[in-house]
Amino acid sequence: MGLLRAHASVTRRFNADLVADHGLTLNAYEVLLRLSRAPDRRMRRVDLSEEILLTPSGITRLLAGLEQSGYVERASCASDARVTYAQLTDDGLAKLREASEAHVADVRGLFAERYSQGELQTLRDLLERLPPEGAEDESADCTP
Amino acid sequence: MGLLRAHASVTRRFNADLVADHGLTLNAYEVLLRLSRAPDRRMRRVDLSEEILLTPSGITRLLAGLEQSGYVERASCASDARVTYAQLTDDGLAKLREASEAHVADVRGLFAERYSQGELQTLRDLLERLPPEGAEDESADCTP
DNA sequence: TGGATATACTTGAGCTGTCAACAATCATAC
DNA sequence: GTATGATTGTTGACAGCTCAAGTATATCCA
Repeated sequence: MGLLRAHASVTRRFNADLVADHGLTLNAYEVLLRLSRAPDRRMRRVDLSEEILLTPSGITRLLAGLEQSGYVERASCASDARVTYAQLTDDGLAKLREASEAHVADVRGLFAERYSQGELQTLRDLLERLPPEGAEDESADCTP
Repeated sequence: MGLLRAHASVTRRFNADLVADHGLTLNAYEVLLRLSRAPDRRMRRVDLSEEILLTPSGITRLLAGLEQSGYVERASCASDARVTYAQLTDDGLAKLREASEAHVADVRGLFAERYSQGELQTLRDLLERLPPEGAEDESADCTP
């Protein structure tokens, strides 16, 4: 019972404390991170919303902010006029790297301070079993 | 890195899915739970805010809702005029029990389905090391 | 072909929580 | 006693997200 809370707490702190320092929400950070790893550094909004675990409207709004900051751009899909790609800009990539540095350090600090290597691995293994709750469906490519 | 997310996801689902069904936020549920365990079933708002990990204003607003629903009442403290207790009502206790039943079942289901007894213990132990981040300070009694 | 259904995305309204500024009370030191 | 500072709690403005409804495009099938 209480173990959920303990963790929720820490997550919240991460969220606000660390990442807000860079002017990025944790979710914004995740979007940037995801995009940076995606082919051509762009993704459909739907896929993004599934990975970030946000509703489509959440994504729209989140991206609106990132677009205004110049970190992502909109790009249309040739084969499907419904989709609007979110495309990571160079600025966005730069911002990600900058934030990443501090963020990773912070996270690592917090964990390394408390866990051994082996424990971390155990924790990861255990936690990895959880998500399937509501996530399925593969990403659909725009060029069939 | 990714293990935080995995877990944050599940937590969020819990939050919305399970508890919203009973008309209670996860935080509201926690408040009720805390109050039910507190002496005289009441707590100061400050202490509540520390345990729930919410800002004071968050608590004010959360309690406002619970008061309107009749689950908690305000009670003043004889020895310190600044504090307003949050006092769990009988209705509140009933509501808690009702929600608790379903909630505990849901949570248990999710975990039991995926973890053995031992793994659960391991997980708990590991997770328990995290919170100290920002939590300190003991609860101050109102009758010195 | 064309009508029904599904998918991708956006928008308005509202909820939950934060932050900053505030009022009231208490505790302490002179 | 009375000024100073800390503690307790509330409020206004706003951020971030969800839900429900709406638009536009795509897909299927008769």
